[in-house]
Amino acid sequence: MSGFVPFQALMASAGSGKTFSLVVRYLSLLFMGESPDEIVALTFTNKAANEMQERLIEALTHLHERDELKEIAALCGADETAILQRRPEVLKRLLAADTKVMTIDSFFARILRKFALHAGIMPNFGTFEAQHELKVMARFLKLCEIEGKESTLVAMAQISAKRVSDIFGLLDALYAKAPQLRHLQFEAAAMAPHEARAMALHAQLVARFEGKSLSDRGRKALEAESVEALIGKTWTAKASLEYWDFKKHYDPQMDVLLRQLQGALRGYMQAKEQTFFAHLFELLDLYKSAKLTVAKEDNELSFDDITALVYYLLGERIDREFLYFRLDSHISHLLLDEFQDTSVLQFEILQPLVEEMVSGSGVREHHSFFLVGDVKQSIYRFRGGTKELFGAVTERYGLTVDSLRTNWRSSVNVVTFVNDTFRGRIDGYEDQLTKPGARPGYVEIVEDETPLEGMTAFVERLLALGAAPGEIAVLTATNKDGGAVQETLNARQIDVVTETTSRLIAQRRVRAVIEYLKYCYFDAEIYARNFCALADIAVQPLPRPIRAFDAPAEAVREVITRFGLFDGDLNIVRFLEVLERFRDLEAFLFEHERIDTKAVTQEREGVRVLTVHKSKGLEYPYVVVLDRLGRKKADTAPILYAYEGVELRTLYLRQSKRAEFDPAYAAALEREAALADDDALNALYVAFTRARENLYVVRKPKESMFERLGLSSMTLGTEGVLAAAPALPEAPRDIPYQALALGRQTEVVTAEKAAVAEEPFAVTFGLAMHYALEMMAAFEIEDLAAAMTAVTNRYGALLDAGVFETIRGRLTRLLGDETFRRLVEGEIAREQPLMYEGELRYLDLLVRQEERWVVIDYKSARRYESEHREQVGFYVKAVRAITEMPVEGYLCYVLEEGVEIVRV
DNA sequence: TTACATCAACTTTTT
DNA sequence: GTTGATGTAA
Repeated sequence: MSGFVPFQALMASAGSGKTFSLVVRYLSLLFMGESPDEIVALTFTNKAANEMQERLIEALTHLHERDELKEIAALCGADETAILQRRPEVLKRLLAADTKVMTIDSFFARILRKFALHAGIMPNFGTFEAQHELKVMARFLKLCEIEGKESTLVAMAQISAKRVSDIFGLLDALYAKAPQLRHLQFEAAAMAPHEARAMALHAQLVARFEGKSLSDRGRKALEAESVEALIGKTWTAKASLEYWDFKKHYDPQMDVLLRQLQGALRGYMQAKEQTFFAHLFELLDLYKSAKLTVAKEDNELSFDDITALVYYLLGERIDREFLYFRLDSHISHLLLDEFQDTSVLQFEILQPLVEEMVSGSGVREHHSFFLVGDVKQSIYRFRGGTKELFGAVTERYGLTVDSLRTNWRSSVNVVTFVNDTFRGRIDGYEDQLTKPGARPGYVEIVEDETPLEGMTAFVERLLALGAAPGEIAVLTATNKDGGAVQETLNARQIDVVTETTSRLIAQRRVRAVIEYLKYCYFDAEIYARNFCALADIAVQPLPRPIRAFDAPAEAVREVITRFGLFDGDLNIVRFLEVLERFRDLEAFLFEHERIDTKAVTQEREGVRVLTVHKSKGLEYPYVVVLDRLGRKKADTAPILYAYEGVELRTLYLRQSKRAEFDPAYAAALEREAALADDDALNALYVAFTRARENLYVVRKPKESMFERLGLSSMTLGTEGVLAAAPALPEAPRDIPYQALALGRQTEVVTAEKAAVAEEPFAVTFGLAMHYALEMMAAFEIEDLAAAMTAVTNRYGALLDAGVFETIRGRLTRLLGDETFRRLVEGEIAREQPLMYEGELRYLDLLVRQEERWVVIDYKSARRYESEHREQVGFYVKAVRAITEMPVEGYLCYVLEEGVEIVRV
């Protein structure tokens, strides 16, 4: 009997085997004969998507010895032998397919590419984390001018005492939520009457103290020249004036006036809010078109743009069924991971698909819908994640709800500690069970006024006990704290791998170059000195070869060479690529603060340091959770969203002191604070559940983020560490040297990534060229003809005949290239699958020569060089670790103008 | 001791 | 913008 439940929701606590369940479900579908093309599995992070993709292949490859086998057999209602028999065929299908295991954002981007023309954009759009704000702002102001809305903008700035750029930020926030705001109505209301009334009441109140011997400070406290000043006074929010210096002259009539005054102030603030929102919504359409126009011009979209456009496509331009029907092949199975982090908007986009799945009224008979999540791990509310969706959706579609109760990750003491800590504190917390045979493990909490020292002590103790640095993770509240941890540990000669995101432009070398550019532009000595300091060179007179209207990249190359700034630091290379985007120096200097390209980490050995948010989905043998080093930042977002379940009910404008006068607002504020608190509590749950063996918590005595958990110094169990793990857990068997045709790199692993970054033509061209190289029996000119035939057969429908000639020409030059010929002398393997540090990759070409290995990666265009270097660098490390022989890596650019081979 | 005003210090998480 | 420390006057 098949145990497959077609419509199922799974509540999966941390460590309860969520990915395992997803993999089992996915593979079971394949074993039941479904095609990978029809299965969509969506996650939230690229990391999770890659992990799932890799786990699928890995589980399938080694199915005979994996726990998944039994489960799959149960779900399929078949016996294990039958499953294993079909394994090669299923694996082949999976590898050949264009699988849709991706992030929800990539999925939307994919939809948009398919239907881009319906949305009025080009399908080869790029994605940009932050858009050209200045450009959008300029366009927006222009539109305001044309539409005669400038006065509205000015009025808003006056009303709210906000800068135009702040208003811009608000428009952007509303833009991201626009579809949910449609039903909201705001009408401008006059504030003047409320204002006049408040001032009149104030005057009456002051009059009551006339001629009384009120103290000077009491009299001063009563003074107020405007409503805003009145709102700022403490006494206006009091329930009665019978207190303090006023007490002596108090009469009950004063409180009557006070109550009326409070009513007037409330009215004033509400009128202000209504007017402000009415104006804001008036400008929202202009803002949308400004954003879209700029996006179209640059052919670059933000994630918000993509979601908004897909939503628009579904709602207005295209019949929903048509859209999902046209999407590559028909989708029959939907798997959603981390459902608690899905936003209402994202779900609304998926809704037609979900409805088709659960109604089963589609073209095919078999449909299924599976969602996995854990509301306890919902920590992305600030990004729109709505954990309430989990309950709402399971209920609406009548899904079977199951929960995974066993923790397969952590030791007994860690599980016990987590249960004891969160039981009764997180709503509906269910105790987790420990796995059979779990080790005892260890938990220690220490209170320390200098948390960094407490943390260091833990790390040093673990290292002394024999833990490998890579097995230790320090979790921090902020990226900044991560930086402090890194410095502290480095000072103690402990290597650190930061996975906190640091921005490219915050890197020392990069900052040096930026200072130099400032020096060129502003001609102030200070920048030259900054440059020398950051570049670690003696202060000296510097030349200024760059003028404002020059493109900065070329000149910067010179500076780098002249001062020897490049010492293998990939960030410098990456920075040069970023510079190429700016047409002149001025444009760069005024926009560089917004460049949020991330820096690359080069270290691979050392203690892991990362934020709690980053750690989600990961696990480490030893985890140290560090209290926040700074203060918690108060929530100051100007707009308050009041939800009822998953419905957005209304908006409030955040106004200081308003809670004192306006109970409805106060309630909304409180609800908001409670939700933010829930998120903070969930973050702690996430942090503690990362630990496999030992968990350490460093709390500070005051303002601790652990305060609400009531933690105090204690230990649980006996401290110890595991025997050192073998250096290479993924033994060489994962890089079999016989030519296994396991699919092609660009298609299996990185197709979506490449498609986002490059134009479709360039991608197809690259694939075709790689394919030709793969098809060549040996690198001899006489093999070229056969390879070209193979390529033409495969890509004939996609590329013109002329393109094949281009490929033939390029390859002819490659085969004649002396350097290349020397490199490929030896035993050759193409498209080698490689498993290293948990990542599955494919090597274009691996050559075994006498005493060394050569890794070659072909490229058909000379772009993204730093990424290419990084990639090949990774391959080299991997092959070196596995073969324990010298390895050389080369980037082989097979270009129109000739062959360029770069040693990495 | 108390309430208020003022000043200085501080200030997330990310596809 | 918020929070904590500080000064001030009753």
